[in-house]
Amino acid sequence: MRRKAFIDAARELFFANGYAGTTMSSIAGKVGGSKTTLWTYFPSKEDLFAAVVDDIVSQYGDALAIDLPLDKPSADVLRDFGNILISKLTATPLLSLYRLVVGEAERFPHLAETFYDRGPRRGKARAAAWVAEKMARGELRSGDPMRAVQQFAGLCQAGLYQFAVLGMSEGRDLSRLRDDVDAAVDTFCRAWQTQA
Amino acid sequence: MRRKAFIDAARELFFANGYAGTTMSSIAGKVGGSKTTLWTYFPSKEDLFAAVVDDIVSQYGDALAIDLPLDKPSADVLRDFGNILISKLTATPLLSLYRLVVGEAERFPHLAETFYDRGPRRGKARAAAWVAEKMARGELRSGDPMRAVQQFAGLCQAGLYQFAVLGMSEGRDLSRLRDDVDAAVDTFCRAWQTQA
DNA sequence: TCGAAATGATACCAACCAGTACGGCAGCGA
DNA sequence: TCGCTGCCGTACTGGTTGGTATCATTTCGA
Repeated sequence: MRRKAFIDAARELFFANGYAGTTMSSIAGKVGGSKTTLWTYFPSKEDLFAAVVDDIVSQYGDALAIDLPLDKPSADVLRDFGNILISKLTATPLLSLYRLVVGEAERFPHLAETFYDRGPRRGKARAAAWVAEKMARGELRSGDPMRAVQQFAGLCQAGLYQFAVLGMSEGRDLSRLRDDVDAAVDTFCRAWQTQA
Repeated sequence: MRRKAFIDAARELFFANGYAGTTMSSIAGKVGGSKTTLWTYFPSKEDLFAAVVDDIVSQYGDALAIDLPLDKPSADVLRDFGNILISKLTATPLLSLYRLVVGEAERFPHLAETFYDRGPRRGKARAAAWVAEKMARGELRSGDPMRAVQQFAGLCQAGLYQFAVLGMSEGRDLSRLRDDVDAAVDTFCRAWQTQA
């Protein structure tokens, strides 16, 4: 599939050089294809950019579809969920995509929305359903499930992840990222778990 | 001061068009100055970019130096702090700067570091000192003060602020942002405050 | 008033940009 | 063998880029 090859090359170049810093010729050159073919698939640079974001989002959008068992203790499920969350979020494809989308949010607001809709929003909706059930069972204090999920995600991303977003090397220390998650689980449970 | 005028114009254009999307000619044109003069102040585009980031950071770096009174109740201080924090963070200059720095983090890692050093790191250090004192007084459960501060900041930024970063209009609703802060204070106090 | 320093206007450079035009080459079904 | 489709290579356009060179003008202290 020629189209996919162009998207792959464009993804890597957009990640490395940003939108405005990437040239169509370099994309065509990277895949060994010709510019003519590139333009038959994507009528403009913007369309290619949208296709790249779409491709990653549809590829990784379900990556966070971790199953959330209702019968296991909340703390254990949250810890697993948090660890998978931040390990995916600090990995290259999603982190670079996030940087790209944030950096171009002002010029491509539409892409930022589809990014959020098909990524974070879906994941949070799934987690919120789990939280709602845990609330109904009385294991978690009742409240707004979505707010609880956002807070848990915020707690997980409050520490080293911020360094990762800014490209600092400290943000890549996986064991310390796990510490952040442990602390997030601890704080979340103190605030939301009903006393036994 | 001619130099400052160039920096101001460059800031607005970088915010609107990104680094690669902004031309030196447009900057010189915006201030009504000539390219020759521009190059006498900044030997290259990268230097201008660094000067812009430096200017904003030194201008707003102390904007979050809110005083944190030790004698008032923790919840009240945290609420005030949180509200000022997110109101500054969602305002145009700092939000646009954040987007710019994140977007260019891969190509200008040095700028991301100075941004963090002179901005978030200093603010968090001040807040951590306040938390440490509150812990020493027994009002907050003892633990890592820096982690507590990061968690509080994470909680404040866990809700609508994420929308603001992505440029979505929902993220600019100030009253709902205050709700996020209230919820953050509530959760934080449940997890960190010692029982009365 | 004088003269140096700072600034401005403009033309220019080589390189590069997104996007187009056009001709040719390989495969492939009929 | 024919014609079609998909792809490639390259040269081109009109425009822009960061950066330089040249010269005129303004500013301002002495």
